[in-house]
Amino acid sequence: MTTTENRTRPANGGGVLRKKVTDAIIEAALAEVAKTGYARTSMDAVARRAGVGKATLYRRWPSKQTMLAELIRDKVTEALPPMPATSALSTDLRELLVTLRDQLSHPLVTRIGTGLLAEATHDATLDDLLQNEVAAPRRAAAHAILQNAITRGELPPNLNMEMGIDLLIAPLAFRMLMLKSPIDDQYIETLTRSIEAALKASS
Amino acid sequence: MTTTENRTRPANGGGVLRKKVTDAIIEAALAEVAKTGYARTSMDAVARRAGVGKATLYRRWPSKQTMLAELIRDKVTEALPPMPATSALSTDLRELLVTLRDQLSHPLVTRIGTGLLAEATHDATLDDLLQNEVAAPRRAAAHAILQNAITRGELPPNLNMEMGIDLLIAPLAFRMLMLKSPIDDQYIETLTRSIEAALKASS
Amino acid sequence: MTTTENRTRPANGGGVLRKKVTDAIIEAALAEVAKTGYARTSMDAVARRAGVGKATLYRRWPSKQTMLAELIRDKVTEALPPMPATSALSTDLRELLVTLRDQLSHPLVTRIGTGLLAEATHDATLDDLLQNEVAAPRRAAAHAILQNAITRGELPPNLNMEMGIDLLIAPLAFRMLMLKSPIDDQYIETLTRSIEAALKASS
Amino acid sequence: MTTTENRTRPANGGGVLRKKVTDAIIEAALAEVAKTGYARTSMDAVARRAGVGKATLYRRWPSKQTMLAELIRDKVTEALPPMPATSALSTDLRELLVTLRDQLSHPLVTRIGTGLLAEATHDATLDDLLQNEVAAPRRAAAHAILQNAITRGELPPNLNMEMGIDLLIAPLAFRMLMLKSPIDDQYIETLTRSIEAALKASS
DNA sequence: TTCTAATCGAGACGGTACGTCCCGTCTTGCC
DNA sequence: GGCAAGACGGGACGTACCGTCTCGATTAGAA
Repeated sequence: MTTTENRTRPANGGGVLRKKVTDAIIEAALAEVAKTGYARTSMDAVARRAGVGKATLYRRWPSKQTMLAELIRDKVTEALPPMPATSALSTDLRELLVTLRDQLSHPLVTRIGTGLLAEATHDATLDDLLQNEVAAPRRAAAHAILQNAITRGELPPNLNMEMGIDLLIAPLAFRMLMLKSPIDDQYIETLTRSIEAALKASS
Repeated sequence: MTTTENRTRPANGGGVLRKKVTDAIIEAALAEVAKTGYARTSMDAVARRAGVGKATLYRRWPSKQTMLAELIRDKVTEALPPMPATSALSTDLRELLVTLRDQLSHPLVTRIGTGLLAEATHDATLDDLLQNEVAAPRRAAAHAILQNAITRGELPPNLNMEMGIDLLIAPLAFRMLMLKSPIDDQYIETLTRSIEAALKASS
Repeated sequence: MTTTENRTRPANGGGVLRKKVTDAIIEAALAEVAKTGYARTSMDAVARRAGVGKATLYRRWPSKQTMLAELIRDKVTEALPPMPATSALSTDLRELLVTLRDQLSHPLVTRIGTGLLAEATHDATLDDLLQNEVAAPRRAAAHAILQNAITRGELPPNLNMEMGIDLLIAPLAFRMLMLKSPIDDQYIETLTRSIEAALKASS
Repeated sequence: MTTTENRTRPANGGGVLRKKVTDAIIEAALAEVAKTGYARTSMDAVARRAGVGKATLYRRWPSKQTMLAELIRDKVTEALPPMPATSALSTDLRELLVTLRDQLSHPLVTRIGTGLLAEATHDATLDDLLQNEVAAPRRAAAHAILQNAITRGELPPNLNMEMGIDLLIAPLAFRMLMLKSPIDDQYIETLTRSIEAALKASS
């Protein structure tokens, strides 16, 4: 809630951004992005589709990037962070992988995920947003799973945490974002076992 | 050598794309990309820097995307595919990871890697190019390593190959392209051992 | 006021072409044309001189030709048509010739008159515009003069009108547009007498 | 024969501009001009149609303008100058007008006449060529007719020559080049009588 | 006949301008 | 004040010609 935290601000003396309008814009933007993809989505088109003046967009977000970043962030966030754990490492693991796959399968991610990643190279704000609000919660979940397993004694206490997290997240994320290749249950099953073994071997 | 394979066409009595000019353009384009990144690199700027008319660019490549794609492809290709193997799984593995890290560290990759990935979402030609000429050779190298290890008896013959390859490549690629985070030798060392364990556990 | 009659559209809740900007463009275009001539005037140069984006020109006129045509048409129109008559044929005649000379001496006419004429060969719209809005009113004035003289009995009623009008207009127009040669009062004086005689001889 | 006087130069050691090639170019240029008009005729198109390299054009003429100017000049010249006179003023006059009409009706004149005129505004060389080689001979013919008539006593000796010539040439030229309107025999007949009267009235 | 030098075709080259599209800002009048 | 509409300055896109330059192949006059 960085750039638009005030869009639900109840009232402040006269001018309040109207929620109805904001929602119409968001819906239009999602539709436009789904149709055209990140780089080819134009603010003019979004405004037109929403039946809204362009200034109305820029009253809410400072740039196209920011708007689309917030969109994806909200979508990914509302898809709930794949929060922690329940019982044993292998089940925690499997659950996390399934959740990740589902979230990464969301058309919004498929459509503009890499676009945002690319843009983030030149836009520190955007990069922060993606790292802190999209990546971080998922890494936190992975971290919690590993920590619990260590506590339980299922994993060695000197586990390299960063690498462990990478092992949990990277294969799925890589395959879906880079190779755009779908992932079936069999793959997840095998991956679960392999990662478990990998982690345990991290003496 | 798809779009410009004829630029070194030795001669045919008349207009041949001149190597000198092509080289100047490539150099200018790389410089421009290094400075500005993929999406923000303009053909006008490249032409200006190369001291060349814009038409001269379009005589060689049909569009900005194509030009930049070919550039990175050539750069990545000339960095030679990290071809396979020598002795034992663990050494093969370590060697592959080191090579990958070095190639992914190339500023060109850092700068425009994700940009191309993003553009590929909307451009089948570009997508093919990246998958077939950049990804495929690396996956082939990984495949060879695994196959050799199976032959040697170091890995189970029923190993899920696709997943095995992902395990080898994804952690590094993910960390460098997505997190833009550097990778030290310690990381590689631990990763090598973990992946080896993971693969052996793939019953 | 064909293509831009709405540029003074009083208001409709939003985007209206702004008069200030339009005026700046027109001034810049006239200056540019005066400096460079019709065919060599570039939209980029006009935009630059006016401190305006190129799209702002194309929002007003669909092409360079149209813009310049409208410019000259307005200039020539505002120089008011040399409307008719007062008393006797010879004075009417002299007055018309003087007015014509002055209008044809306008630097704008000198500069781009022939350019427009040339372009009109390939552009029916432009041709119509020139014939209907520039030529026609002048021919109408000449026609009125002749008609009045016929009514008064100064000229024979079976006068070939078209030819009569040509006799009035052609020598001046030809000399100024084709030969680019100035015309002094003596020339006009002699011409007046000659044309009068010619007309009266048209039995 | 200014710019290409050497194209028939019999020989000079090896390289001579080949007449066959020159003719092919001329034919192609005329065709191209007839199809497209002056301003829209491109050297590339002429070269392509002639099956000739562009340099081959520029070996013969220094610019597009010059080439087209020479073309029209030759065409108009070969249509023979409407040289003078035979007997009485009125017959001389009629003959001149008929000749003029026929020459001005030539499609080449219709097509690029005004274009050249326009270009001449910015190109002194071209202007000279048109004035000296196209206009001058016709004015000379008109001059001869008038002079003969004066000698014969048909016209007053103090006739304003320049204006007299204009009266002979302007109406036809104006009507055909500016109004692009055809001229029938009746028009010429009336015009002949009118001009004759006008000239005689030039006290 | 052989030599030799300019012409030839083809078309690449540096440039300039075209008309289009989109960004993020600004302007106008209504609610 | 927000809002719809859309004009605005700016800048890049890819195209079309201009007149010049670069090739190797051809052509004919001179030796």
